[in-house]
Amino acid sequence: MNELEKYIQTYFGVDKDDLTKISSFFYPITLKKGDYFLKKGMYADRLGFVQSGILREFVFVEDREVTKWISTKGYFVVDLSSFVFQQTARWNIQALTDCELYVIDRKDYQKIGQVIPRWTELEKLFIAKCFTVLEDRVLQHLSMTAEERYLQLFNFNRELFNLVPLQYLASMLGMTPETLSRLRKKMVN
Amino acid sequence: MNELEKYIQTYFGVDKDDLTKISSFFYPITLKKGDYFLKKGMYADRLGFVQSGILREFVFVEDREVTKWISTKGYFVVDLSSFVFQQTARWNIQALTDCELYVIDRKDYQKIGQVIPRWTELEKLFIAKCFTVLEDRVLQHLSMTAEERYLQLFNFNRELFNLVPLQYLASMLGMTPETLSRLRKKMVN
DNA sequence: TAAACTTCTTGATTTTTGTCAAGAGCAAGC
DNA sequence: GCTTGCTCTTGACAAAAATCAAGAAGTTTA
Repeated sequence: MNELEKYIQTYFGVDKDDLTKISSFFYPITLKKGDYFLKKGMYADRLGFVQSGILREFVFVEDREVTKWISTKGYFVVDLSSFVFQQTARWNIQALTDCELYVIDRKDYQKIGQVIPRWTELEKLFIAKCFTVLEDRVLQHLSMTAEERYLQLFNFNRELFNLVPLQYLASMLGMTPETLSRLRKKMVN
Repeated sequence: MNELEKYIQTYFGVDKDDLTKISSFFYPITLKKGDYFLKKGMYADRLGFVQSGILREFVFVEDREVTKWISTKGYFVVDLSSFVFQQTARWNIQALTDCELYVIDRKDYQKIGQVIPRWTELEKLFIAKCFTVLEDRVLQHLSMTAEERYLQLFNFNRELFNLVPLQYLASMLGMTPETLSRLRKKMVN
């Protein structure tokens, strides 16, 4: 059983037979560092599962890049609004390192519901879970200082700081690279 | 056709027969100013639709109230994580004014799927839409100053500033009441 | 109506965070 | 090995926002 199947089993509680059916829709691709999985303005016609490597979701706001999320092994990468509503993508998704992804095309994704009747329900639960994660994130910005947000991420996912250029983490945390640099220094001392 | 039915028709595209079936599950309640629709730590066993009045969703963070959202006419009020996953509620939902709500109990809500086969799909789409709204909100905090966030809300929903104590709007915008007060003064001049 | 609250504003000050500029450290490619 | 970028850090300073304290304005309650 590969990582994708493990993940789907863990989060969706699908049994082995169905797992095989689902994962057979996926196919592997690789991305080189710097490649785009999705560009803002395009249509997200596929969903990716990160087998290895790191990607970041970002957008330009007045010529400045704002990173919304960093995806590592075990994450799905997609622009949900584009994939679900067939609108143009709001986010760029770019490989920060060479990546291996398992990818499913939108038209195949829609077949899953025919294979697994409960799929729409599982999707709903998954998206609801994602919603609560974003709720927490909003709350963090409403109630925490830059320092507290940094500490929270650092304690939750320490290795990220060794894998990802700090400027992107700073942006994801809602602060400048300089501020992050100073917070890190402060914590060491 | 009442407000609830109009809303469901607009956002879910359900036809008239089904609409009547769905809305028959709802029953009206009233809340007095200050009453709680939901308290953190309880289980959200019902979903409300705001017919009139204003409610706010908030939580205490270190003895300080943090307001996540203000719900007015036409909004659903619920703690999604509690309603969907039957966990304890993460948010308090309190009436800021006397309110009229249409409410559906969780066990009745689950019957909608039997009446309308496509319901789970519609739910999924609705939650996905809510997800994108939160995505925007996170982006606002990553890329905008307090002043810009204030202006955005003010331009989007001006009347809110006449209906809701400003301290709650300040909290929802991620700033102190003093800062909001000064921004408002600055804009008038 | 007066007292008691609550809410909002204002001023003074401090803290936090951003901006700008320079340079250090490193890695990739020629 | 040497250049060329890229990333990160640091310092000086500016701007933004928070805190603290006081008081004004408006509402509710007795």
